[in-house]
Amino acid sequence: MKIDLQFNKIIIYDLSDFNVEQTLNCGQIFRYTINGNSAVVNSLNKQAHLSWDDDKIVITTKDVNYFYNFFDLDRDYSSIKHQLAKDKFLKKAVNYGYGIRIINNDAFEMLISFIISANNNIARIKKSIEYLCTRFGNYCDGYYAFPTLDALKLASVQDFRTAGLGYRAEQMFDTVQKLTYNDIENLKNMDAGAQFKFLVSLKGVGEKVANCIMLFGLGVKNVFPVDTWINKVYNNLTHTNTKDRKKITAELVSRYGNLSGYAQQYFFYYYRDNKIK
DNA sequence: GCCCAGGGATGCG
DNA sequence: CGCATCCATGGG
Repeated sequence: MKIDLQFNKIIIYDLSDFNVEQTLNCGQIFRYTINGNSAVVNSLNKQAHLSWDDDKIVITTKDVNYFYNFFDLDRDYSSIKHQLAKDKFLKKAVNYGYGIRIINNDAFEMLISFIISANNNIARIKKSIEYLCTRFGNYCDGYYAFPTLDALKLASVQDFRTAGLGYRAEQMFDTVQKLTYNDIENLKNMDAGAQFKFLVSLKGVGEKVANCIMLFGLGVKNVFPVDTWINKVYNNLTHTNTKDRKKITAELVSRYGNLSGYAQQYFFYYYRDNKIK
């Protein structure tokens, strides 16, 4: 990928492996807005402005290094896509979502965000997170940062209900109260098995949510989060009718190995975007 | 009014 | 273990 790095800009000239709308709309990130051919993306206390046309993407930000890693710009997606396109379930999906990149987001932000995501829809998830940011996040020159753990520890169950978390409010309160900064740092140095075990010990975190946190917040790629949509599509593709997500997850991870996380995103984006059940 | 949303916790056998 | 049921809430 041809990339030009400047002090406050990243310019990408080869768009065959990067489409901003696909990357933002594939369900891996909740703090962004798209407006025509431009977008604003937030992560922690950082922000990037993106704009694009037919032959380049321009990312403008004070945190060039952070967003270079955030958009996974060092990785060769053409070889990943080449591998996955051999799979009959993914051939069309990879072609359709050719410009998806897996975002490297912050582990704590993903933990909080995906607890909210459980049995919820993306519009509501975005609203709740936005509320938490404006209510508990630091103001940073035109926008609000994602709340720190200390800031969220000041939130009551009622505050989380006001944020629209519904029955997840108690789970969120419990997890936020128990969690420490050390927990989050330790998480980054654990192997995947230990990460999973720790994450599912938190209230509001089950197998699917843990896998999302690992994929989008910890860079673990041999996970395949299975939500209701993937459950449905899986049943149709394999002519089965199971609700056993543990079984589906195990089967798909064994099918796609270390490319599972990528496979899952092409899968999710293609079938959901086209409402193919 | 009904169904669904990037599911998880709980209880029961 | 596996399985069923319940859980807030807003949008379609």
